Formats: sequence, structure tokens, C-alpha cells
Amino acid sequence: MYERKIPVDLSCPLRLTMSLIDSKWKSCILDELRDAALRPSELHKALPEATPRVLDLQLKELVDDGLVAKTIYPELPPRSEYAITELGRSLLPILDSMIAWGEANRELFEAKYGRR
Amino acid sequence: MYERKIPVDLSCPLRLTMSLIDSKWKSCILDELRDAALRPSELHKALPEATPRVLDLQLKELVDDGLVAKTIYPELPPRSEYAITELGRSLLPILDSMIAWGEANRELFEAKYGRR
DNA sequence: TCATATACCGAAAATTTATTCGCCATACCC
DNA sequence: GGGTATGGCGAATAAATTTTCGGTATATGA
Repeated sequence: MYERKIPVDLSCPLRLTMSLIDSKWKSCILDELRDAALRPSELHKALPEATPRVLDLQLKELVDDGLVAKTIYPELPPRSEYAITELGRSLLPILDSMIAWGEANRELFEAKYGRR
Repeated sequence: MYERKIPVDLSCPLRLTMSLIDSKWKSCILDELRDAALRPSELHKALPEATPRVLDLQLKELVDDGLVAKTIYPELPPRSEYAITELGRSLLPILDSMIAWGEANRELFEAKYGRR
């Protein structure tokens, strides 16, 4: 039985929301799942910089928190799919505003921290 | 001269925005500064769970990233103030939507992860 | 002289998060 | 039997973040 090591932060609304998405890949995973459910191998193809292991670990927490749902198909070789839930989907407007902010300010930070 | 250990993530708009605010206290600091500039001791009073040290470290990164501005008053004992910049203020609507989401879903997670 | 107050910083330790590597199980195919 | 493919997990390591503790500097005032 899986259990979060670090519990969701219930101390204030902002920290609650942040604690659900503030790891390195969770917000990207939710963003990738917005249009279609993906298998772990497809998600890894979409986010090649993330290792399969870390995607697996963070998907487990997203499932645990109810933002993503997992479906296992009893086939061989095994197949599973991860889909965003309605609760997870309700976070997408927040991610959208972050994406818009990042696009609006990309040049500023590229100039500041240098395009390699 | 101060320098970020981990650079801002320029690889995509979402990760850029997240990398600016995804540490444990940065979003709370920005939220606290929305109405008035605060001195470090006042900020610590507003966020007593954060140690003065970590507030200091994260304020430095927020200043470095241009989200917060620091003013030093040459008095004794020393006095300094941290104020949100226009760039930082442009993130507040995102924080507002996170706060609203957290309020809307607080009960769900309290039921799930237990009020102590 | 000594304590106070304020902001700040260095360094070590502790904690949390991410990476790397290799293994498991299973049915299919050669 | 050996190779392939898939999803998943354990454990060790590495890296990043946070905490803890102590110290600096300065003018005031007891």
C-alpha cells in the first residue's frame, strides 16, 4: 500500500495547492495528460528529460491525491494508462495562467540568465 | 555577489514559472508582500513556521529573479525592507487562483488526509 | 563593560527529492 | 532456452533544500 512520505500541506490554501504540484515534474505531467490518457512509456516520450522512475513515483502521488486516475489493462505485456481526473482538470486553468506568464516573460529571463 | 545555485528553468514556459515560485516559502512570501513592504522580522512574524534563515535565503533568490526589491536604510540598528516588484505583482493573479482552489478543495483534503 | 536590537551570513547537519541501476513477472516469438 | 517488450519496484547514490547553530557588525543605553 502506497503512502506519501510528505503529507499534503493543509496549513493554508496556498500551501495546500502548491504542495500538490510543486515537485519537478507534476505540473508537466498534468499538462501532458490534458488531452488524452497516456501510458507510462508515452509519458516518458513526451517528457524525455524525466526518468521513467521519477515519472512513476510522481504519478503515484498524483493518483494518491486524486488528480490522476490509473487504469490497468490485464494484457500481456502489461498495459496501463494514466488519465487526469476532474479534480486534476480543475487545476489546468492555474497551469494555463502559469504557461501564459512564462511565455510573456521568457525573453526577460533568457536575457537575464542567458540562452545557452 | 550572490548567485542562484540552481538556475531558473528556461526549458518551457510552465517550468520557468514554476521554478520561480516552487520552493517551500516563496509563494507565501509574495503573498505576504502584496499589501505592504515588510522588514525581515515582520515577515518572520507573518510566517512564523519559516525560520529567519530560510526566509533570508529565499528572499535573496526572489530579489535575484526580480520579483522582490530590497531597500536598505542606513540606520542603526540596521533596517531593510522587501517590497514586491511589478513583475512579482504580475504573479499574484496566479497565486490568487491557487488560493481560491485551495479554499474550494480544503475540505476534500482534510477529509482525505485527516485534520489532526 | 556588557546587554540589546537588527539584519545577515557561514557551515554543518538533517531532511527531502531525484537519479541511477538492476531486477521481477509475463506471454510471445525465434 | 534465449530474446523482446512492458510496467513496476528496491536500494544505493547523488543532489537539492531546509534547519540548526553560531557568529559578524553597529550604536544605544544601563
